[in-house]
Amino acid sequence: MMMTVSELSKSAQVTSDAIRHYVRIGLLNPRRDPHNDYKLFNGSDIKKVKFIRQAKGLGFSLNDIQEIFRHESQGQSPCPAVRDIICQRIDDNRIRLAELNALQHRMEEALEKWKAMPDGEPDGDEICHLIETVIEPL
Amino acid sequence: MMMTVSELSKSAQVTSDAIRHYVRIGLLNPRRDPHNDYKLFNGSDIKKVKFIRQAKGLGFSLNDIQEIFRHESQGQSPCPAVRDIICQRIDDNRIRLAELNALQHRMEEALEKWKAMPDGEPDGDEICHLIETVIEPL
DNA sequence: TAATACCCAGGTGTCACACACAGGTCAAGC
DNA sequence: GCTTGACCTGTGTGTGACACCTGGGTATTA
Repeated sequence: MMMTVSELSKSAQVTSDAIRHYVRIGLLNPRRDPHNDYKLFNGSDIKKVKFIRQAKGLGFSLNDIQEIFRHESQGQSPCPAVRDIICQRIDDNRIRLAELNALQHRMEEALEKWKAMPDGEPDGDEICHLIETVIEPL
Repeated sequence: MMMTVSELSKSAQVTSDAIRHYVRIGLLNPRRDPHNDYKLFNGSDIKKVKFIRQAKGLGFSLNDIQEIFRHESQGQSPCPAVRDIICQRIDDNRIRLAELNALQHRMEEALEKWKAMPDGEPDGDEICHLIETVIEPL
């Protein structure tokens, strides 16, 4: 019934380091073997880890998941918080996507522009004329 | 001629923390005021910081910029490396964009599906049925 | 000379782990 | 009983680019 880090990691399809990480931040709270201080997990920890991966895949952070677990351990439904959090993550992600798209455009434009430019040699004035000739509103 | 952290930060339009960070990782190497150990920068440090911001805006990491500075300090043109690095960053970013787009779709689909579902109450079996009913290929 | 406003250096926190390290465990073989 | 080897353990540190904090120093003003 009780299992070690590597056994849990195999059952739940994650690395041992991920399991250890979840313990460190308090997402999992295994007992310890008094003989060798090994972490000892039970069956409900498998469910927890699978839930963590599922939630992570949906865009929840480990902090978000902590909060979900807190609701649950206090007998409250986490569902309202879950709805709120995912709206926030969707908004966050929209911003990130816009930023990364803009970056991609800047990079591709620069690369295109540089095709027609020669390499420069150090002259003690410029560091890299390729980069320095790009005009940006930053 | 010599200036402190906050003076450089104003000249180069960045925060003092960013300047201190660049010093910590070795991008800037200020002298120290023997009287109070304050960092002391010179005019070329302004150019360096502006170059850093420019390069960062183009997708170069601080490590990339370190490497560019190394080329320069060895009298080599950094331009060939710059071309290589930006191609790599463009590829990296394409992958990130695809991942974030997929995530955005998953989040929006989940939110949509949840609109028709009620909140659940803790039953000791599920943690959050909203999350657990989403089927994902992870 | 004291109060005020501002500045400094260096330490820690962020996020989700991966990696490194020194040592422990366990089955097989002699 | 003992050794070898494969595998595992817990904990500490590194990653990126800073922001924030702490305890103190400085400079201006009254």
